[in-house]
Amino acid sequence: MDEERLDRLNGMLKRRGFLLPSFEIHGGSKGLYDFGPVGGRIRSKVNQEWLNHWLQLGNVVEISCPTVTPYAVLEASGHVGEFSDFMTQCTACEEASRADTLLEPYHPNPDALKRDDLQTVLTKEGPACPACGEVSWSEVVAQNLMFNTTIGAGASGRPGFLRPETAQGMFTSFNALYRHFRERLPFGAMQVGKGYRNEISPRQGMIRLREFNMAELEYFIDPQSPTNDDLTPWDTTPFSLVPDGRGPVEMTLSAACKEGVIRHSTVARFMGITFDFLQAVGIDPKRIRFRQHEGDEMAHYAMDCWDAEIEGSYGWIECVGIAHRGCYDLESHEKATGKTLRARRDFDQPRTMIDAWTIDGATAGPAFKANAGLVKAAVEALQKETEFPVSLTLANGDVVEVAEEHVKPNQKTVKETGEWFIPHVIEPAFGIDRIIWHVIDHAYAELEKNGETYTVMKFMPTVAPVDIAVFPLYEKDGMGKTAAEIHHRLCARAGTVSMYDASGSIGRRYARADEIGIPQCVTVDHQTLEDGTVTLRDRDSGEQVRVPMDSL
RNA sequence: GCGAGCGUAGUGUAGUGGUUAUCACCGGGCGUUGCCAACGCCUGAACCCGGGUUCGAGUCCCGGCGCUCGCACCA
Repeated sequence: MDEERLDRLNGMLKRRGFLLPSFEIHGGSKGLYDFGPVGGRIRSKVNQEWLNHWLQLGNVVEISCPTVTPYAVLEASGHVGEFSDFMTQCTACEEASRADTLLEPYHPNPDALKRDDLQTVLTKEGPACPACGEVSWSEVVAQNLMFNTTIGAGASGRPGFLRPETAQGMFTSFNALYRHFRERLPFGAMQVGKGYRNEISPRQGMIRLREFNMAELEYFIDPQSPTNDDLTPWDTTPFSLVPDGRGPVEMTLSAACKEGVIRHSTVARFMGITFDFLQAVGIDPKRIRFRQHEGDEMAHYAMDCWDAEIEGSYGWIECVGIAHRGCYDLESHEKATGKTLRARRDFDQPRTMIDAWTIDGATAGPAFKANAGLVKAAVEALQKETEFPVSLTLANGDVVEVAEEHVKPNQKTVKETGEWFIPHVIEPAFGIDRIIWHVIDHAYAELEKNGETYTVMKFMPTVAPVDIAVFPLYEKDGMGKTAAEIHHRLCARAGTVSMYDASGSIGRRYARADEIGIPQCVTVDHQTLEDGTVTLRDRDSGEQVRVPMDSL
């Protein structure tokens, strides 16, 4: 890791308005970052590129749910119970400590203990307060890592949280999504938005934040349907995989699926799409790897989980999680609400049930009289291979002899056209801030020009914060006016951001444009006034071509 | 959360109790030049916050906030 490079990069990001500590004039606030005048557009372009990639699936919609979420929703999802640390407070000095940390000397794995067990061990062992040495602890309480809030005022206010992930909104909207997709699986819903986690210790710049941008897709599937995920687009691309319990390997997604390294082909396909997306926003493909969660690391719900990790200035960082969550989430919300969150699976053909035998009423009725009904039930329970006569014990204890003449073959069709089931879900979840960090990290190039360091952000056009810069060679003789006209014409085009810059020498302006990664610069010069052509300069090659200004 | 270090213009910095806080890059204006951070003149901009010690605090002490690193945490 090159810490000096990281320092120079961070300085540049602040100086140029990519990333800024939030609320700095009030002293700042840990774990909160602004995307500045340059960074803001990178963020929205990365979000858009993400949406575009998943929309290619053809059966995915974008939705947007509130960040303010009622207590009950996150209780049902398991976040209230699981997403917390157990804290206790020293009654002498009011120092708060984590109960499991205090008990580490006394228990092999205090982290795994439930609240009551922690309380028991704490009371029994009585560790001294690390701050003041007293042994006097308050009751152990769960300290949730979610931000609390109250929805509504006064007595009518109900407890809620800022969401720790966007996923729950997709689950609670399941029935509307199911209708929208004409009741056909598979389909997906996705959203990009903010998530909140009240981290104990946010660190490493953009890597761990208290409010962060996330993008999640919940893709609902029928676990019994054959998968038809086409992995051939990636058959020529070896992926760096780190499977559970094994060393790193290079293999294609198809091979990894065939060998059972990746347990579900849709997970594999999403890994492929993830790889494509990361590459499209400018992540160096050589610095992407996929690591499988080990059994004990997996979240409470997951059946298989692969993280996409990206290597950058902080080492290998988890930026994407692709989890096969089974039916956990929908089932949890069903249980909590009593509503059904299910899809219907049609059978290939209506099911036909052929009962082997039934009674022949004309002979059995007179023969068994009052027992005829019980005889019927007993006969219909018999196997088709039964030979008559046979001795049967009826439900009332009577034993009867049933002869061939009392029965006849029974064939009836019971129409069952399908069944309701809880879909399984495969969830790719992206930490957008971490991805943007690595996009910036990988784009940042320190070149040398005339013996001095020269900084260029080699952004892909898909994420470049400004698409084109327009310079008048100098601002007189109408060159400024022409350049401004070109600038406004470009800005009027949807999706295009142009920057006008006339201050300083032309070389200085190219340098400024390079530092925020503008792919192309247009310069209006004397010749423009004569023949309407301008120079178009490419950021990475430095080459200039002369083109008619109307062709831009 | 614990421990250590740090906090001075937009950025990077100098400043071991004493006047008007150093330097560079940077930003803006004018002029000159006219296609890759050119030059000249002018100009803009900082001691994280609060308390204490002192005749006097950017400097010393205490607390807070923030940053970096290590430990811990990271569904």
